[in-house]
Amino acid sequence: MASDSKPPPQTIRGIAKAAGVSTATVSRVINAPNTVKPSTREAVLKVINENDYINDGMARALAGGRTKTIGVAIPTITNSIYASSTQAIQRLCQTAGYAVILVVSDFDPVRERELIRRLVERRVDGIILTGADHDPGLHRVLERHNIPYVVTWRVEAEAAVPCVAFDNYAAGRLAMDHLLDLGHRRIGLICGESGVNDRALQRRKAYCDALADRGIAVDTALIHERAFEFADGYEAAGAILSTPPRASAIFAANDIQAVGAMAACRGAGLSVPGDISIIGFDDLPIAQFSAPRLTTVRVPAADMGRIAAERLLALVDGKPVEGSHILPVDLIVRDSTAPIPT
Amino acid sequence: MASDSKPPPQTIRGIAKAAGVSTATVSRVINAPNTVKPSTREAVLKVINENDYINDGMARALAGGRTKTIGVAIPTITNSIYASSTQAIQRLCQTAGYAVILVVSDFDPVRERELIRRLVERRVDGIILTGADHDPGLHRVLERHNIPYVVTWRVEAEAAVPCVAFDNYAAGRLAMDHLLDLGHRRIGLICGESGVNDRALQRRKAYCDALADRGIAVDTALIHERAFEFADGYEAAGAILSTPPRASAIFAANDIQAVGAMAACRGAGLSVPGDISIIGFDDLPIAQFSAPRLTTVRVPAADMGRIAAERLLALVDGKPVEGSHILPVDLIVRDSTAPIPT
DNA sequence: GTCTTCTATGTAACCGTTTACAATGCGAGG
DNA sequence: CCTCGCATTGTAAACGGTTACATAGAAGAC
Repeated sequence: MASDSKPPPQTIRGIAKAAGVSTATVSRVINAPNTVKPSTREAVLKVINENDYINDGMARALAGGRTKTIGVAIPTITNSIYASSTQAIQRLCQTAGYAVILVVSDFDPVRERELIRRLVERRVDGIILTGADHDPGLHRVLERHNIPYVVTWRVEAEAAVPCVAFDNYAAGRLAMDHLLDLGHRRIGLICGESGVNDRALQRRKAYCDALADRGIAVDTALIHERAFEFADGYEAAGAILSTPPRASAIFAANDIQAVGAMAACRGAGLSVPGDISIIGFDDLPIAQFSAPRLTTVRVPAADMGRIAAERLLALVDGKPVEGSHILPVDLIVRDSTAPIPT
Repeated sequence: MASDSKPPPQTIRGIAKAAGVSTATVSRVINAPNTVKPSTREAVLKVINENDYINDGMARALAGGRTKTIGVAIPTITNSIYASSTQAIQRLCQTAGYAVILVVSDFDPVRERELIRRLVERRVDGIILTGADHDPGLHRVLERHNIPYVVTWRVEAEAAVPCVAFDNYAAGRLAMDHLLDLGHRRIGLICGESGVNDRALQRRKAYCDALADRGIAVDTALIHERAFEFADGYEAAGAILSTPPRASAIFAANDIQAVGAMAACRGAGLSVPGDISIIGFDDLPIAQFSAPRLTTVRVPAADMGRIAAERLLALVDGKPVEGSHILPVDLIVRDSTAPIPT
């Protein structure tokens, strides 16, 4: 119906022209509606809605300095423990109007470094890191670009960087002491690659120290480092079972591996916990529904994500945030552990 | 050591000045290195590295038109089936140099609509949608802003929009026919909210039709719509077991619910599959490691994610992409189903 | 030596916003 | 009637890149 030669483009200028006002006024309608006269505001909004106009975030970020985006780096999404901490971060940021860019490093520090570089390129307002970043240049880059960040899943050596974590070592001790208190002496360990994953390393250390404290020698033939899938736990347990003298308990530093290990024991004709005790780590939902229900150490993944996000957003707003925040872990005793059979 | 009054800022102009070239040359060093003389290139790169300069993606997006970012909308991350399709998308996009912005709708179409709006605001180059979007305005907005998108987990009614999915209805029939072929006649159903989740709706329909085809009346007391957690499956199975005459089989339209249901049966003193058969849906990793191993329908989640990402990136590159892509599903028979006890 | 072509680089307009500052109009106080 | 202050709106300069076009040499063809 309009006989204008050029349809209004999806830009603030187009909207301004169509509404008969200046670009500044349109911008104000969007960002500070109460500073413009109601009648003008309505007119502008009408044009905006008719055209499904949506403000260009790139241009806004360029001009305004803030992207309202935060970056989250995790090793993997498929492990449900990371999924739940990520979901918590996501939820909080999303509610606060921030978008979340997720990068997945697959436990590869080199790749992580490159991905973080891309986050900087995208001028995220802040970053949440998971675990240790082995690349030394990372902190420098982040600092140079003035990007605040918080580290989760591990407390950083330098007190300056804010962390939200729990004590992996203490948690590992909790699990081991439970088994030792039940009388177990020959205990297998299944955990992640301690060379590439500092959480795995801490737990392995807890395993060794707990044994040492009771005067038990560590038998490395009972230690198996694997990826975090059921199949890996299954296979590792098989290896432990076939190493005589047969262990009476297994500490799986991850519930997934623990459930895989239970399946292996079942497959070998062993009863859990009658013949062999198994303890996990994480307290994933599956722990309550496995057969038998899994004894494990509860890790506050969602809390960790939420708190990390809260702290990061505070940092982004320029509020100071004190050092590290350590969350408690709990031993959850269920049905997969029992006193050593006599 | 330099006595210049102003340190070079983290901008292309700063780098240009420090390297004694023009901004165009710096830009070329970054985007088309082979068009600049090697000696000049080295000099510029040196300055870039010394300063940890990272190109501003916002400015680049503004000037260049592409953000190299794609948006992914999913209902939840914590359900491992979405996690794995998301991971596949993530991996492919990341490799192709695209960042992924993840938005989580929690099965709420209104929220989803708002979140998609934000993706448009961020000028993502493309969007991957999950399942049905109930908001009618969505397609219009996306089209108006010229943002290509593909729909996963469901084939869209309009042939024009590219989809990557499998046939939920057929998959549901597959599961039901398996139970019916084993002789089961009184079968419970546990599924998601069919009102808000069209995948759940399709599976429920398959359940009803399969029964009808064999002349069995549907007893709505055996149908339970719940959320996708173990606990929900557990509780729903409890309800089914206490509805006489007792069902001899349960179709859980989700492996998580199925495992929860198995726990409930075990708790009620019933043997699976001796007393009652249970079939799941999805073929999550847990299905192979539950006790007993779960019979289920394998859903090609990772493939779906990968293919959806491939198609989207093709669209983004302006290549045409034909209509819907339907992936096959398989019945995976394990140990949780057996002929009806005589 | 002149004309052409090619390579390497510089100049400056433009991308779509925000925002400091200026300008306008109007009512009130004196 | 003049001056001031306030509410409302407009003007134009950033923000940090990309890129079409112009320019300057150098090399090659004649």
